[in-house]
Formats: sequence, C-alpha cells, structure tokens
Amino acid sequence: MDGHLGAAFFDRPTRRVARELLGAVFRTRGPGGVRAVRLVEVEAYVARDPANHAFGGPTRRNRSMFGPPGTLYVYRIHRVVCANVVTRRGEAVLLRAGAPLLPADARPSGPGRLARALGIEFADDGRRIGDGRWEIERDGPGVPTARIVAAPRVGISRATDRPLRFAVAGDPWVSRPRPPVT
DNA sequence: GAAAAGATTACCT
DNA sequence: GGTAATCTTTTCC
Repeated sequence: MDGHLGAAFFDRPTRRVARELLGAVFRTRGPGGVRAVRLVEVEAYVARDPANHAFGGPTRRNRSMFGPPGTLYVYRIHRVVCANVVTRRGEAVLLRAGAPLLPADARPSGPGRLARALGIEFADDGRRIGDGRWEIERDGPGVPTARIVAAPRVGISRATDRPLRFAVAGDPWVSRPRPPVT
C-alpha cells in the first residue's frame, strides 16, 4: 500500500491506522513552503475512551473529530497546538513526533513541536486530506511490528494503562518520556 | 459570570 | 524530577 494515502486509509480501525502511520511521510504546504517529517510516534484515541476529547459526544471544541475520515483535528493546550487525524467517527490519531526531512523543520519531537515544525495552526482545524494543504505518503513497507513499541499514552489522567502510544523502537526523535526499548 | 482542568513545554534544582 | 507559564474550553452556580 505505497503512495499517497486517502480517506479510505483512515476509514479503518484506529489502532491499525496508528501503527501503519509510523514511517509514513507527513507533508504540509503552507505560507512557509513545503515541510515534511517521517512519523516515528503517534497515539490512538478510540471509542469509549475516557481520555479521548470526543468522549461524551460532540462539543464546539471537538467537532472536527466527528468529521469524515482524514479530517485534521487541531486543539490548543496551554500555549501550544497539537494535530490529530480523524479515523472513524469520534476517533483519531495524535501525531506526536517525527524525524525531520527538510532543513527548515525545527525539532519535531513532541506533539506541540511537531505541529509547529509542520506549520500547522489552529486555523487548520477541520481541514481534510486531499485539500492540498497536507498529505501523507508511504514510500516503503512501513515499520515492521517487531520494531514498534506500544506504551501507555503521555500526559493523560484517565485510561492511563491502555497501551495506545506507538513508537519506532529506539528512534532518537521519539519524545520524552521515552518508552522502554525492550 | 466564575472556576477548574488540560492529549505541553521549558527551565529550575 | 519538579514546577511555572498561560489561556481556551468546559462546566458549574
């Protein structure tokens, strides 16, 4: 399944989408030009998941999470924005870290820094894949299961035991706290 | 209208 | 390892 990923890619179980996004190239085209990273860390937010912003149904803030597969959900936390891609209704994958592919990309380790490196702003909330602003491409077989580490998600206070954080084992761009390398 | 919490980060010891 | 910064959204009175 190489090449550019469309809405059909995201219309699948969220955990699977999350794992298959590892190693994929996330590219944006904005006022600052083209920026790109190779994803090395993501988190899944699923149905009936108390840590999910969509838990409890649609609100003004999370409305993008109820858009079609391949919708960008951008939220603010403190003074930072973080980006997710919606999979199925009310579920999404948080983009946490990537390896920079272009010189202009500041260290994209951590969700806030990744979004900043890609030039993603709060105004991009609700944009859909295929609208020309951002795209995702797979240029290889993806990260083999043996090299994916699953760990509890970062920074949440509920459902803290679920292993829905996925990262490329040992990759230097994975954010802190680093999951065990095992 | 007021208060509390937050899917973070940077800087301190 | 701990804490402050900082501000919007949500929730409660």
